[in-house]
Amino acid sequence: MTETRDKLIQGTIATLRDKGIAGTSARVIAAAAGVNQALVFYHFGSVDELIDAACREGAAERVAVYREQFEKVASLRELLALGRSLNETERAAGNVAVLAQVLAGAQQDHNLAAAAQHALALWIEEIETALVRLLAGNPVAEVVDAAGLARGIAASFIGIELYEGVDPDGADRALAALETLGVLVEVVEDLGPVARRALRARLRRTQRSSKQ
Amino acid sequence: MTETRDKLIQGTIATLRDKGIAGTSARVIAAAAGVNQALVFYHFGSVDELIDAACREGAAERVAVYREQFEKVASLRELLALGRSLNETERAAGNVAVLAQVLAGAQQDHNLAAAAQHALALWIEEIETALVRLLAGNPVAEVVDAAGLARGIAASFIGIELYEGVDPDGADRALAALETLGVLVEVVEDLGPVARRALRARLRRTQRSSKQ
DNA sequence: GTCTATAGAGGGATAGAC
DNA sequence: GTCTATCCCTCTATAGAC
Repeated sequence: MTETRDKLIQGTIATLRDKGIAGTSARVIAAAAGVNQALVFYHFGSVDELIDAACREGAAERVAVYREQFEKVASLRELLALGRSLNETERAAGNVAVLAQVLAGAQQDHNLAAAAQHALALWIEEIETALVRLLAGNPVAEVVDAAGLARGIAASFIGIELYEGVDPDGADRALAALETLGVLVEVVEDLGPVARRALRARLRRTQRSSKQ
Repeated sequence: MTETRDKLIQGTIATLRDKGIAGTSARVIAAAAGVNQALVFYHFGSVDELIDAACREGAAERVAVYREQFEKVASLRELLALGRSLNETERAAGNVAVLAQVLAGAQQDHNLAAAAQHALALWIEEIETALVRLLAGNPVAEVVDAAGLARGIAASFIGIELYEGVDPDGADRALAALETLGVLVEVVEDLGPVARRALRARLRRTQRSSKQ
């Protein structure tokens, strides 16, 4: 039955969020889902495969909710604002925590690694598409790798989510500071050709010194 | 005996690195350390307390190695370069992975949370001290919270470390892109008063739009 | 300080009744 | 598809010999 399958997926998300990857087991998931423990293996074969499915389906569902908003974003400032409100909502729902826990478990498990990469790729694609669109014409676009930046932003959100668990106030300040840094990209745009020249000169120096 | 204690600490670091927080148990740690399993409880009381000790001592030891280099750094560019080489070395030694795994476990465990916060605080303090020194006189310093930025940098390194486990190539590109972004701070410095004015104008706009 | 042995809980997974 | 019952494993932690 598809209803049981769905209960197990939701139970897995709740368990990963509340008990972490170390506390996620077939028995605990089944209890959270309100179904019999043996059904985990009947429907998914193993706990790992259930986590895999929950991770993929959970991310796909949430990304779909935000796709429209990503498409509407008209400036880097708006993208940062969307990132912040998205992070707050998803954090409250526990979806960032799930990603972080699966990512932690993925370091030692190939199946979880594939699931985590797939789920993150959905978010990264949205960020990257928006970045490419918004950085068009900005001097920064000529020197920065949009795909790398999108991955860096996604990974940083995960890191800050984990840090929030041990220092909520510090995590808020971290988000605010990185947001301020993002505004620098717009400042460079405001300054046009002047900034473009300075940026190129700086980057030449940086690349030279890091190549040796 | 202090030798057994030390073996257990090293065994814990190796286990967290190789098997993750979900695969770290008294038995596995003892096997890695080459000592009897019961000694975990004799010396540390519980597995959690051993992880706590390993996390704190491991971080203190590694931060001490880098303190001198942090103090020598003379520009933001050099700080970024140090961050990159530090991340490569520590990643290879597994120390970033240990922090990431403890941080993942810390979301559900108050003792681990305290240990993770303490260990991270050591790194954050070094970064923050260097940032305050290097940003002196930079227009960015007037608008950015150095403490928040230091926390954001540390958390981002953790996030990218976890991402590296599922997409090594993407993680490299992420680091490179964030490094390029850091260079923007120097560009703003190069541009002096012009950039200062543009930055202030931008930030006023950003703060207005995010307050509502 | 170090060992063996073990209690008692919880884990993954399966067999077989319904 | 769902259930109970169960196997066998690993886990934390302790008792007690050495």
